[in-house]
Amino acid sequence: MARRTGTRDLIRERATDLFGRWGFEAVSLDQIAAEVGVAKQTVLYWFASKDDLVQQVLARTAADLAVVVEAAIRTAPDDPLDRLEAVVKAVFRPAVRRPALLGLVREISRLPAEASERFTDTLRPFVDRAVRWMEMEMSAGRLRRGDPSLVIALAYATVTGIATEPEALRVVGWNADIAGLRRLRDELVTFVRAALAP
Amino acid sequence: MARRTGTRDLIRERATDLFGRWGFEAVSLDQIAAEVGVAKQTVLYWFASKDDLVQQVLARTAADLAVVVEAAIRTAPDDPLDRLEAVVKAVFRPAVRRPALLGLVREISRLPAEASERFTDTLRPFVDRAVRWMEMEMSAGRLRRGDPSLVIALAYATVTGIATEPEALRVVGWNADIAGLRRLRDELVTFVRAALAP
DNA sequence: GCTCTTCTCTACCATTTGGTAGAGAACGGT
DNA sequence: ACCGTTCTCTACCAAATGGTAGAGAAGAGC
Repeated sequence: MARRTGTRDLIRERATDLFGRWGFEAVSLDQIAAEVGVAKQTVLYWFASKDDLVQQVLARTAADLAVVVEAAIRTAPDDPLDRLEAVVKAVFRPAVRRPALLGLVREISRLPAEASERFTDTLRPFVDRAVRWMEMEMSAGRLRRGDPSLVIALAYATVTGIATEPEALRVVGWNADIAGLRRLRDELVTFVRAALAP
Repeated sequence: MARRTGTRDLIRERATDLFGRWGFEAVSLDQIAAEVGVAKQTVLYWFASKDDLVQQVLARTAADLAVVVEAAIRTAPDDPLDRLEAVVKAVFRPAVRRPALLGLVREISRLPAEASERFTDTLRPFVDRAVRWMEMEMSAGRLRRGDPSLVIALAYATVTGIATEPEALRVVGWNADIAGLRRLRDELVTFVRAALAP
């Protein structure tokens, strides 16, 4: 019988949503199995352990994010501010389509250092590239001078902050739905443009 | 014998840090008790249940945060951009000194709606005040026009993002030491000023 | 000293957790 | 028809979870 990887994918996808919504610790294998419609032991057949499942969910998420960023960079316009806007929007897009992904990001700091580093290592090449690019544009006078690392750190902190505090942000009448994420994304774009214009 | 509330406070404080670091679900009563140095049942003597403890931890955190914001508003200078800078710095400081407090906030979305609303209700008056103030300054042409709610949401998300993800920010070569925090805070202030100048 | 309240403990419990053992069903290849 | 691999199941298990029962220590007030 051919390997029916459909079950495996289904488990990973459902687990991604559950982990994002409730957190790794709060979701049991029984819950995941019930959600998929199989027995718990089927989950443990496809994934060696819960930790293994967590790791694979994160790896897939990081890989997907890397693909999105890569595509955005490749097709982005040349003007620095337009380019920044395109990348910011690209990073937001998967989150807008599937808010549970934002919940996953918030879980990363709760993992053993080794596991969280595996996630950030996936992003490091992009960060390094972005820093070099910004330094170049700043030297050319096409972006306001500043420390590229700090600018990127701020942007990253902002995105993860949004991911981390959807309920708290509700206090300002903001909703973590599609429209709300879109509005916040546009405001962030406006901020970045105003702050980095030369 | 007088009520020895010291134990109660100690349990609440230690639980605050543990919940903030690992999440409500991930921390057991045994862990909390071990951290405090008492038996698990002592925790259950002071707090009716784990849910009760969670609720009290959140209530105290919301109250403390309200005090900080109140003080910052009262002593801030009058010029809009200076005022924003002062408040951002004031909120930034305790948030960074005790990240667990903000880790707590990230747990709110995982609580029953009733419990999370009790938290945000504490902050709502301040947010409403800030929104009205920004609208006034925008009308007076002393701040760039925009949606005050979104600006506040963005700033709040950024500050909490910094406090909750210091390890992840290392991906851009940033360090969570005093100097690093100061640099990031100053970059944030620069951002806010540039983005909101009329 | 006695007693009441306040406080912390040991002992225990039902449930749930992640995980194992191994039987048996469902196909493809021959 | 048969076999071997792939896949999912029932039946368990040890450990940890939140929580209960109730004994006993330790002041405060008399």
